[in-house]
Amino acid sequence: MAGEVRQLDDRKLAVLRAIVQDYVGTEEPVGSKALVERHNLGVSPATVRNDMAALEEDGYIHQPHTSAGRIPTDKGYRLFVDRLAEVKPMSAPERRAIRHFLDGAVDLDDVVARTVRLLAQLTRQVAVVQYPSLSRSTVRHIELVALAPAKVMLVLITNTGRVEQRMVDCPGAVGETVLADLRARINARAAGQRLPEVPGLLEDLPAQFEAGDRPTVATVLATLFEALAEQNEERIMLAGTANLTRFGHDFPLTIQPVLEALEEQVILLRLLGETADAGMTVRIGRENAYEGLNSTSVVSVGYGSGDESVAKLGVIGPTRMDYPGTMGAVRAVARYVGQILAES
Amino acid sequence: MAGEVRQLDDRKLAVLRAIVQDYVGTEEPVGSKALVERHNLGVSPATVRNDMAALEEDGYIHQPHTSAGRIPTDKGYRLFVDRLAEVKPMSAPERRAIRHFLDGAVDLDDVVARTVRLLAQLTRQVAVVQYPSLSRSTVRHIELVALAPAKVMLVLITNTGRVEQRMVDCPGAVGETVLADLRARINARAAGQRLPEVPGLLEDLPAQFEAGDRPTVATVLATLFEALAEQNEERIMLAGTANLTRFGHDFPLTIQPVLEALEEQVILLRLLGETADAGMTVRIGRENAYEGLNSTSVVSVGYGSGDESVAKLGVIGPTRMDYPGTMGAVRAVARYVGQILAES
DNA sequence: TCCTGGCACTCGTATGTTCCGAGTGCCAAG
DNA sequence: CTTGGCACTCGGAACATACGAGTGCCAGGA
Repeated sequence: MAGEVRQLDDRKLAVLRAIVQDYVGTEEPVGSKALVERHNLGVSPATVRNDMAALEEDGYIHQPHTSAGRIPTDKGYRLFVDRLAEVKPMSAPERRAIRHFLDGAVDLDDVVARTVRLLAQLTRQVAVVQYPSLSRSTVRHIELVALAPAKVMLVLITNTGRVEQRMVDCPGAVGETVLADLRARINARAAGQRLPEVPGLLEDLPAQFEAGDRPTVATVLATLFEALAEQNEERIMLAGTANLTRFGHDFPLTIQPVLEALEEQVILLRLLGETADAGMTVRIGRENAYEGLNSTSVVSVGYGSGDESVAKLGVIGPTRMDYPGTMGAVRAVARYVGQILAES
Repeated sequence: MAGEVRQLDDRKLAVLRAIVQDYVGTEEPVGSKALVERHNLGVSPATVRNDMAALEEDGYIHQPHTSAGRIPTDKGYRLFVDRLAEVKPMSAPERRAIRHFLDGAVDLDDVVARTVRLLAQLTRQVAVVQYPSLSRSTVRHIELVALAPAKVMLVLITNTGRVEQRMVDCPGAVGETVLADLRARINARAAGQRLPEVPGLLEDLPAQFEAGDRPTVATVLATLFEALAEQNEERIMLAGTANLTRFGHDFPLTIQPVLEALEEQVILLRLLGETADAGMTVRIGRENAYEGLNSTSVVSVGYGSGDESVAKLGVIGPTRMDYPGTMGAVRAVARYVGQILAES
């Protein structure tokens, strides 16, 4: 705030990078001497100290107490992620393992379950995967089943393999022919369409039926529209909470709000919702809107069965995380899940 | 082991009960003086000390170190639960709240989700609810939908409102009439039957179709049987993990294995599987087969939509828990879920 | 026979003190 | 601009001490 934002020269950036890398590795504040020993910067500790002082003044690093080493601030990590790090690609064997693990999935639930576990294992952090959302997907088929004279079950199947069902209590008995007719008309118009567009395409259907059947048709359609619109139904799957125990020393204080956040689907959805549609999003510490996650970082990305993102997935870990590795894993997993979805 | 198992007189039992109650309240070892102050036992601290010495010799309580108070052992809690405590019934307002909260549920998923959250809140511990298992429930309806010439979707709806779906890749194109015929025959025989009995009732179906259709019929049935048999599909929902932070002082060591256990559906299922079909089961500390839960207690019970248990639910907490209260909450919730399921 | 008050003893925790060394900032020389 | 030197700071480990909760035992009393 107070200081002039000076242009950081290359060596200062190198120092910052080294600090981040060392701190992520050791989890301990890193001093000037240790730095020059582990990275051949070609300068003396004293020089590094000067650079560190400058970096600190600009708010990239910070001293827990006077006679300690430095640790990166949120701002420091931000700079690191933006300019000093490259996403670390997965090795060939890793990619093969991912592929193989995901290929074994039998249905959508299984794909999501496997993905989230895989991501948690790869990153050794908490993984979050959102189910392919309804609003982005298209209708594969809509089925109506008479369960009782005035009870109809409605099943909605999307191109991502997701299935939603609803019970419909009709105002009166429903004839099988009417039902078959309705089913055929609905599918003729809706199949292949994006979910949000379906209501508009079906609006005038009741008018095409005899007056006596119109209330029933209207009721069924109302339920269908409801199911289509219900974005609340967006579900999320979670794994790797046990990794939270490796979080830090000041344990209970950090972990509790995180666990609480993880239980609230709403919070997680909002978290993933902030992910940019294209490219990877990294939110570091305070950059997270939710307060309980102020000492964590979130790496998230969209994935989809085609060129388009239908849902998001990501990882939650301490701000002190291996960003290049985590980002590499997240990106790779997202890519493969997309492929799996496209194939099925 | 070494000592003779003596018959404990009433006062010793009263002392044990008091120790358990105090320790659960304060989380600190309880001494003789504090005991007589808080419970009017009508005797002096010295007398209590003698009783404590006897209780310790028999293994019901234990001293963390020489100059400290006593804490109950697993064996002590066991005796407390078996003979010294009564399940604490929920108060009328609490019952009303439970009822009201669960009544708002719209479908099976929602019932389970609400139940598990409710249980976690009531007990302030980790709650676990198993979905009504397929094997105990009956068929409400089985639907077949042609999605493509050789692709059929199979939907299985049970009386508990659970829905399973499977894709079936048929050996050849499937005629709509054949499909309708098959659907009708399957439902005529299977509706209302218990899931495990269904395969036996449908075995001879292929023979009733023309030779050309038999492979298709067989394939569909095979998938159906698979879905029926797949008990692995038993799902579990979890809530209240944030309550783990209130576990104890020696935090990370206790919490990590617990978190790991909670992530393994298999372990949780086995845990609940050990629950007796009737009545409540309490497993204390070492009584739990899974090692990671050796310092926790599990209170579980079956619930069901009628007089019969279709699934289990329970609570996982520290051995030092309020057993009467927890048992009361678990029992009450199980009862109301049963009612909700019976109604729907 | 059982209960009780008294008393010496134990030992974990809290508190205080000292000491060490990693790490810093500054400065003068190269 | 870099570097070696140097005085300084301060958190944490190591050690010492004091406190007190709690115990076990015993002798006297109901």
